[in-house]
Amino acid sequence: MELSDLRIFQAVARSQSFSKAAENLGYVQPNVTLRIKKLENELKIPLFRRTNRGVETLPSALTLLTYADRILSLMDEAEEKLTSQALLSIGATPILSAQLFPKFTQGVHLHFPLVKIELKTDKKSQLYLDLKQNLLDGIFVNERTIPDGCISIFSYTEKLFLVSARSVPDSGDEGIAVVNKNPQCPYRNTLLRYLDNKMNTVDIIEYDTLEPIIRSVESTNAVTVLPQSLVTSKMSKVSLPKEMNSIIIHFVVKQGSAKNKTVRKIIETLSE
DNA sequence: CTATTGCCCTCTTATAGCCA
DNA sequence: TGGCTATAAGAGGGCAATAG
Repeated sequence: MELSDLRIFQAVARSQSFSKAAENLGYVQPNVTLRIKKLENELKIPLFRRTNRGVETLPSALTLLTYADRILSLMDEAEEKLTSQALLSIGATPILSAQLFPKFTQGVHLHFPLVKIELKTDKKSQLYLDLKQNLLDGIFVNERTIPDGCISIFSYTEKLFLVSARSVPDSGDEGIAVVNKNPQCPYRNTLLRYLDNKMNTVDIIEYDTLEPIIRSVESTNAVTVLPQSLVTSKMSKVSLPKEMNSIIIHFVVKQGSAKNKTVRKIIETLSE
């Protein structure tokens, strides 16, 4: 006897009909008929009396139903408990992490207060590798097309701005641009494209992390490109040309597999 | 270790039969 | 005739055994 047998049995006992039980469970009627027949053979006792208006529960079915209700409700309870204590492993590039992680954590905790979230920051190529090896449950990436074997379960557009210090006067074409070292960083690439279009001569300083980029912009005449959410009160922002003023961020998971049922449930909730 | 094969199980569609 | 269950046949996926 398996749990799915009990679920089918419970549905038949409740609805007093193979057809209605099938409809409720998303099966077709012959399948329910066969599964009940198999269960009766296995238990060596008839559970239902068939009529041409449905089925009637026999005393044996009423006995089994009390156990089925208890077993299935315990299963549901266990699943609920485990869901609330899951560990979600998320990956993102350093800059995307700083920008998205607080918001993402808040969103998850709204639905699953006990879920633990761990964040890995790395290069995009390494994040995809980890995702494929099931070391991560999902990754935040800036992408035009999602690679085979992965799916984007939600995405949003982030507005980008050219930012500089509010208190430092504009020094004209001569200046410093601060960017992330990672050649895959979307903000770095947008800034370089912008400067290239403008044919500006600037010194480019590269940093590993977001913090020194922000500090440089706030306190020197350096410029950079940042998303709206990272622009601070010490910065002034300028709109970028239409073709480069936004990027799309996807939350990508490996197709057809989440580490377990629990993580899958969280991901399904997030994608709604 | 990997690919192939065969078996079993669960599911479906199509259809037969029963009876109020 | 409509609403129901029963049966047959076949598709598809999982899994263990086997061959290379």
